[in-house]
Amino acid sequence: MSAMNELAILKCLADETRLRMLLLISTEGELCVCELMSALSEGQSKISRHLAQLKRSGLLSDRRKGQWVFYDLNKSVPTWVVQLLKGLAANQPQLEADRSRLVRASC
Amino acid sequence: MSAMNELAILKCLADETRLRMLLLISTEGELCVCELMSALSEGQSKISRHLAQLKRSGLLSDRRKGQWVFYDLNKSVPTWVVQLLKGLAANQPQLEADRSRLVRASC
DNA sequence: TCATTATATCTGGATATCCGCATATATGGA
DNA sequence: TCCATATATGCGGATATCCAGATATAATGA
Repeated sequence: MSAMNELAILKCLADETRLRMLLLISTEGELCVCELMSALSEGQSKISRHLAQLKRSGLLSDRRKGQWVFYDLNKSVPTWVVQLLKGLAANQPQLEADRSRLVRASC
Repeated sequence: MSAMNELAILKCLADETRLRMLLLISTEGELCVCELMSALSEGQSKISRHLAQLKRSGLLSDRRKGQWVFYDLNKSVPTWVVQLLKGLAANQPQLEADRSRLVRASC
């Protein structure tokens, strides 16, 4: 993972849906698909497709728990990505709105 | 500029040509179009078009000096962008190759 | 003024990306 | 086993992005 292409990571970050999910997960910890759907007010296929891409790129890891699948930041994400997400999380009104919509599922 | 959309900046960074130019300029200082052409081994219209986009996005500033136009990092680029470029510049073999091809023009 | 060099931009065309809808798969409980 | 819920993915279609080649603009010097 640490050998992964920086450009591919940047391409992952350069999409609104994926960036919002990454910021949410990096500040809230692992989240499942339906929680992300509520926070972003987006449909299931859109959320799921972008999560799959983030997992393929190595940025997220997934873990099944019953019917639900939780996604979390991969532990081996390069330092510059973690720093970047931290820098972006500050003063991000969009992130606050997403967090306020986040409904912790019964899972 | 500091109010500029983070997503738009990330989209600018998520292109190989633009990222290579930004890394070169941030480590070498201002460069003109023909110097960037030599360093990246790319055609003039490609280099010029991406520079225009980087200028429009506020990441680069330009300055004409005779026949040449020099591009430099905008002074008001957000801190997280500067930090990101610094983080990316480390251990980037592509950047070393670009620097070695860079021919300082007679300008 | 004319030719040369440097840079910017227009114009299609090719490719990549994103999306919604439909469908497939997986799990848990009745 | 059958059904409901959660998630993943195949399939077009729409849109965005990228590119090379041609042309336009700007500055310099003869």
